[in-house]
Amino acid sequence: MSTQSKARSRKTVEKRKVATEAKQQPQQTRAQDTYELILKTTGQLLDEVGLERLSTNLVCKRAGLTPPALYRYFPNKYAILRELGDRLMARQDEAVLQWIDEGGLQSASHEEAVASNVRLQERVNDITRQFPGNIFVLRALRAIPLLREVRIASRDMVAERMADAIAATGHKASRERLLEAACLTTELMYSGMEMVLEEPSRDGHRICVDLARMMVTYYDQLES
Amino acid sequence: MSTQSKARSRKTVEKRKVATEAKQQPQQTRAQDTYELILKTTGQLLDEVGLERLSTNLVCKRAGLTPPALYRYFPNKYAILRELGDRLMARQDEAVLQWIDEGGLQSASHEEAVASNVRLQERVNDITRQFPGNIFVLRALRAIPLLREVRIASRDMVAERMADAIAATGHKASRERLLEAACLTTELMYSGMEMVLEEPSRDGHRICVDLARMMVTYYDQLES
DNA sequence: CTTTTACAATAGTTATAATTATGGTTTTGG
DNA sequence: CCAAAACCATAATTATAACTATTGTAAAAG
Repeated sequence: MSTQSKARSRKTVEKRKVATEAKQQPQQTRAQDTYELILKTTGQLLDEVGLERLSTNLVCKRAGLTPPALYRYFPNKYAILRELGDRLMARQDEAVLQWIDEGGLQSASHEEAVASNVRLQERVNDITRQFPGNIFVLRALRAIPLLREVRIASRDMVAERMADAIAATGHKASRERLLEAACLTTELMYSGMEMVLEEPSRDGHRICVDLARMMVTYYDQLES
Repeated sequence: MSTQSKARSRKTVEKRKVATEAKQQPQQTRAQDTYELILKTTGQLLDEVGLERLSTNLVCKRAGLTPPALYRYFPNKYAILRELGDRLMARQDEAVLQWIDEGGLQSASHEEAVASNVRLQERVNDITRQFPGNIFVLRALRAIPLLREVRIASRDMVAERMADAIAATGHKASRERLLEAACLTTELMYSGMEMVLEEPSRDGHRICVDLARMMVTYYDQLES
């Protein structure tokens, strides 16, 4: 078979199909365990070998599964990463929305607003630390196009809610302007989080406080 | 050969050697052309197929070279990416340091300081746009451990210079505090840049202005 | 208890990326 | 212009990741 394996010539760079939709949802409890095991093992392996050297075969070997068992639920490794990314973003979103609903944006004083914002940031940081591999999931959310969409969608949704909530406090800026601003600050919050998680030698609390001050002041001064 | 190919069993996950040191510097002009061609082709391919699907074979094919020609200068694809990352960071650093030297941090008024900062950001953005593939290089600088080091080193160096320059203006905060602050703002500047470059649909200028205001105000209010 | 569906393993195939031994060609220094 | 060094191509090998056809087993429905 190796004789004609070189005979194929392609004119241009082909796209490989990359559909990350889950093939099938596990229905029995045994299967649900397998599904969760795949996700957990992937997270652990991310911490050990990183994004580049992660492969479905490696996940199978470590999880004590065989490829077909994995491929029943995930069509490729990006599908696993996507599920991890979805879950992480969902948990973060939930925390932010809950914070908004609990009046996180309705502080009386400047100092109280800063403190409230710091609490939110540290809450989100904690959530991210909870599951192994999440630091690498964050990287994947930036580096892999399919996961970028998840990240952007999540960020924009959160920003919209924030803009609504700030508008409801009677802020002078237009809704459109508030949305831009919320988008930017949300992005900066993510950046700060990555800095805190990726560089544990730095003073994470200090970073959160500084960021919070910056953002609160920014909204205070926001016009038009 | 396929009979015993499965007979090997590894106890643990092995590390592959990943030394990105350039094997040899090109000495003749023809070789320098080849070296540059590899870098340029890699940049173009990054724009076309992305980080994940980039391979040395693909670079060779597109550049009209053969693998040994590439492997003379680069031991693997990370070495190419690292060179691209080094160059990008070096150009960005140069722009920032030049801005500092030209008094970018010594503005008289708040508004002038903001305008000056905006000019810097847009300068850096332009530099990054100049070479194909740089958006993906930025992603690689976050996602690939070896390139992370380059990014962090560059950021910390720039932050030190900024801290020095701000201290020289007679800022009340301690040198240590200024360094922390410079580190954070530099990181945020990078984030803003990535946002501008990755999402062209957004108003890049607005993002730069908002970021500049945030940062200038932040330094104005920085204490202890 | 039997049938049906869901589940997972055996044992591979295929595709592609990484890498190199060898030998010929161009350039440069003497 | 000749020898030595630098350079690059031919033509592969090796390694590994992605993926699956088939078959057997466990669980749920009846």
